[in-house]
Amino acid sequence: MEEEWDGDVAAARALQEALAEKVSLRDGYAKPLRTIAGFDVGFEDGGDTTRAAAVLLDADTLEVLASEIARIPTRMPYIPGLLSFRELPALLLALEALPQAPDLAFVDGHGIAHPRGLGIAAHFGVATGLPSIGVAKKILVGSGSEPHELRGAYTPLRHKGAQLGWLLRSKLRCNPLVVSPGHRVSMASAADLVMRFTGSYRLPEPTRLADRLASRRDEKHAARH
DNA sequence: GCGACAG
DNA sequence: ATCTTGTCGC
Repeated sequence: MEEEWDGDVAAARALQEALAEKVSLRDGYAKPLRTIAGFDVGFEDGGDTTRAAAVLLDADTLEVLASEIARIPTRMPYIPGLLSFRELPALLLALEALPQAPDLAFVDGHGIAHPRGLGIAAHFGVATGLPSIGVAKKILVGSGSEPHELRGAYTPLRHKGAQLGWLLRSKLRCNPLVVSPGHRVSMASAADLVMRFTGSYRLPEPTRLADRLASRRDEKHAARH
């Protein structure tokens, strides 16, 4: 029988507040960047199995250096604001499966653009010590004006008077991404770093590739051999 | 009290 | 997130 999570929401929130204090919003990643990696999570068996994907890329050529998938039984349900407790364990296993840690991690979900400043990308960064950035498709908290239509345009995401991230138009005619610093990445650098690794798709390459591995859909095609 | 609410 | 085909628009 699996160890169920205790259901203590208050305790989980308190832990987030404590961990949020360890987040660094100063650029602390290697320059120049040698490798980067994308992380995402998906579910199988109707949600019983949590599946995490990690894709390591060469920061200069975007060549895929390694792709790993880690599976573990799901321990807790999705609760807005507590996503990292549900998905981080699998993500850490996927990271360990990589031949080497990346200089910078792109995580699907929010960085500090979270009610208590600790979205999954920030939690991942503090837990591993690795520089990280959150790349989400929807806002969790805060608001901002619609960025200009042009690709690469961005506007600040604000909440309670502070800036938590950016609304980034990574692709023409597509809804903006919500980008926020995770750990060891500054607010000023976050959007630029995401655009630097974005090709012709809405999602930056690291996250886009991890997304495809984490979601089930592509093996429906890959299985054909 | 009534919504909103990453994945 | 996941269950799922075709379809409208650029």
